[in-house]
Order: sequence, then C-alpha cells, then structure tokens
Amino acid sequence: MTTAAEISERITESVMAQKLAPGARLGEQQLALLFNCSRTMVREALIRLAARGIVTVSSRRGWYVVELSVNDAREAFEAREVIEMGLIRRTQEVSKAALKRLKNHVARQKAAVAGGDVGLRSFLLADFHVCLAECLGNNLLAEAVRDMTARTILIAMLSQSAEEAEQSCNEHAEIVKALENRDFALAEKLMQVHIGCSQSRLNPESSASDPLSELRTALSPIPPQFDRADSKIG
Amino acid sequence: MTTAAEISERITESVMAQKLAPGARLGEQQLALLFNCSRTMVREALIRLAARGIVTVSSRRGWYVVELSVNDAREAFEAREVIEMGLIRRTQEVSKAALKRLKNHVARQKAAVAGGDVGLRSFLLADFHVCLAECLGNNLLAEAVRDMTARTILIAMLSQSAEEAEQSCNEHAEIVKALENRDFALAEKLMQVHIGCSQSRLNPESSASDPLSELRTALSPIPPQFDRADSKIG
DNA sequence: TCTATCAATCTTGCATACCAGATTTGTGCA
DNA sequence: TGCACAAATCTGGTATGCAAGATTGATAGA
Repeated sequence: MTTAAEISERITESVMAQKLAPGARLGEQQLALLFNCSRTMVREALIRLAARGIVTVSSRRGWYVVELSVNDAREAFEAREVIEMGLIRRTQEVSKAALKRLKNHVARQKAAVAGGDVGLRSFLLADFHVCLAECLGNNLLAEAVRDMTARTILIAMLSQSAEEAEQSCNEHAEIVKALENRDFALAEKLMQVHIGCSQSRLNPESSASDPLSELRTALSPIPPQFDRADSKIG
Repeated sequence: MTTAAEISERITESVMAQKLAPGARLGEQQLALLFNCSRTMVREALIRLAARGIVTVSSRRGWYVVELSVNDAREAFEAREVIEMGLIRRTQEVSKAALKRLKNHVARQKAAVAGGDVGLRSFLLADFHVCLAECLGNNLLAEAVRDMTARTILIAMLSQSAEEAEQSCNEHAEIVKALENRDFALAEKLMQVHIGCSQSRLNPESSASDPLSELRTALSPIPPQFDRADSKIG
C-alpha cells in the first residue's frame, strides 16, 4: 500500500521531471491500481495537489495535470522572481553547511546533465531552487517555490535541450559562487537573469491557449524528405 | 448541505477574524454536524487546509488549528515581507480601477475599526494584503499571501487593541496613497515597516511554546478588587 | 449517407460502514 | 489514599458501495 503523501510526492516529482505533461490524465482508479491502494488514498493525494495548483479536477470527467493560461504563466514566473530574488536580497550570510549542500547539489546537476538522464536532469535543475530557498532559511517559502517551479515547468514543457540544461546548471553554479563570495547583489541579479531566461525561452503559442496543440503537433505536415507516402506498397 | 470549498473558506475566514485560536480543535463529526454534511466533505476541506498550512492532523487524535513555533513565525513574517515588498518593488503602475478598489477596502476597514466588530476588523485588516496582491496583478501570490497572513494572525493572536487596529488601518491608507502617487519606493518601505510592526508586537512568550498557556491565563490570579472569595455566602 | 437519439460504459461525487489507535474513565488492589 | 491496569468510548483511517453526470458508440430514421 502507499500513503497519500507518497502518491502526491511521486506525482509532483514526475511533473518536475517532465514525465507528466500538462493535461495528462490522472484517473483515480488507474492510480489506485498503480499504487496498490484504494481510491480514497488517491483522492486525498489529488486533493492536496489541487490545493497546490498542480492538478485540477473536471467534475465527473477526471483529474488532469494543470494546463496554464498565458496569464497563469506570467504570474508563476513573476512569483518565482519575487520570492527567490527577495530571499537573496535579505540574506546577510550563508552558513558553511548550506554552501556545502548547494555545491553538492550543483555537482549532482552536472552529473545528471552529463549522464543524459533527462528526467533526473529536469528534476534536479528545478529542485535546486527549492534547495536554495531552504538554505536561505525559509522552508515555508521553499514549499511555495516548489509548487511555483512545478508550474513553470508545466509551461516550459517544450523540453529543454542538452545545451540549455548545461547553461542552466552553470548559472546555478555562478549563483552559488556569488553567495559564497557574499556578493548578494550579484547573486540576486544572476537569479533574475536566470529566471528571465527560462521565461523568455517560452513558445508564445503556448499549449494551454490552444486545446488542439497536441493534435496539431502530432498531425503537423511531414517534411517531404520524410514523407513515406510515395513509398507505399501498391 | 455544504461543499468542501465552502467549509475550508469559512474556516480560513474564521482564522483571519481571530475567531479560531491556534490549537482549536476541529472535530470531523462536529463540523459535519455543524455544516450538515458527511465527514467525507469535512475531511476534504481539512485536507485542503492542511496543504495550505492552516490546520494539522494528529493521527487518530484530531484536527487542530496550527500552533506555530517561533521559527515558523519568523518564516511567515519573512515570507510576507519578501512577497509583498517584492510585488510593490516591481510595480510600475497601478490601474485606476485597482486604486479605487484599494481605497474602498481601506474605507471598509475604517468603518469596521470604528464600528467595533473585532472579527470583521481583524479579517479586513488581513484581507487588505490579499487584495493588494490581487491589485498588483498576481493572483497566485495573492493566494500565498492569504495563507501566510492567516499564519501570522495565528501568532499575533494576543489580540490587537483598538488603537493598534486604527494604526494598522492608517498605515494601509498611507500605502495606498503612496501607490497612487507612484512613489513605489515609499510604498515598499511603508510595507516593510508595517509588517515589521505587527511582528515586533509579538509576545515572545508565545502560546505555542507553552502548552499550558491557555490554562495559565484562565487560572491566573484574580486582582483583589475583583476577587469574590470574601463575598461568598457561608 | 448523414444525423439525431438512445443506451452502455466510464468516471468521479458522496455517504456510510467498519477498523484501529488514543484517550479517558472506572475499578480493584496494595 | 494512591496507583496501576483494564474496559469503554471517542476519534480519525480506510475501504467500499451506490448514485449521477459525461462520454462514447450503436442504431434507426430521414
């Protein structure tokens, strides 16, 4: 059996690892089967996630990973900027232990980027921001950052290239370095640029604003060189 | 019957109105009776509130309004400072409609302070901060502010005097005035002072750190002039 | 052949029943 | 009189069952 806390954690992590796309269906019965528990537990987990803005329920139709509007997207990025920059701004010193933890985290990110595990890479790059908030001494805001980061991932879903991931990781390393040097103004600025970058990478034709986008992508015209139409047997 | 959303809203509002003290018991059966619904609905509401940090559950003992540790208190105030100051800082203009709404809100606060309805007063003074976040264009952060403000109220529970309420209200008015004058730097500073004030008013001997505080207060020695001991019949 | 209507099925909504741990109360012994 | 142990009760934990809305597929009529 699995507890509601475990289920919601697994779902959150999957979203952060980009293993659950916006709009993905989360059937109560299917999850109950998957986690070997009753629908009650699944519902509890989903209700929690709904309160955190990760999933929504459509009455008697089903539960789905949220699909954000362009305004939702703006708010999520703005929220992250406000919180993460604000936290850095009011920081006066970062403990040795915290710095060590952050460096370790960046190292794990590097390894994941090099290793090529896209899920782990995506998760760690997002989790860094949660870790940073914790290291800056505010678990309450760290939880908020977790939810909002998950939301921004659900927008930027047009998956990150390996190069972009590496750049993200480097930016994280620079932020940690600035913190270590007690150059908090620089760290704040770097964070602003860092968050701004991921936001600007967005495809303005967001999937949320276009309910047909999935089909549209799947059924988009095939470039001639890959068109098998004239190679069919007949 | 009542929906889970209504129940959780009512509980949140009661906390903001200081009608539910930290540690208050929220029995599933009692709430079900009160709201004329099943325990299922009540549980759903409580689970949501738990995810938002307003209530906690102690296994097989019951649900309670959260009692914050001193560190929780620090984090909640810090979170509000970061979010509310950050939102103001990045504001470049406030729409006419938003200003009107804010002024109207302040007017209602004034009326409540004058009217003497302590519950309404407390609720409105807290709700102003939520309203402000909405007016500054971020509903996501507004929801976060709602939860964190509720938490700070649960610390500052040593109820505000009428004078303090009036001062709070005046500070709100000044913030709105600064926004109207587009003096956002001033507004930010005023907000910092405003939040700092409510924090500094805290009794360091918080009820959360003293499980006996309720009894202690209830059974505290009675001043001689009110002592009825020597007027007893016998 | 196309469309409209109806039935079968799938999915959540909600209540209830039963279980198990925690607490309190009562009782008997030292 | 005080303490320890046991039973009764209270409370949430979890599963299940049934109701009802939504969707899909089938069928019949135009």
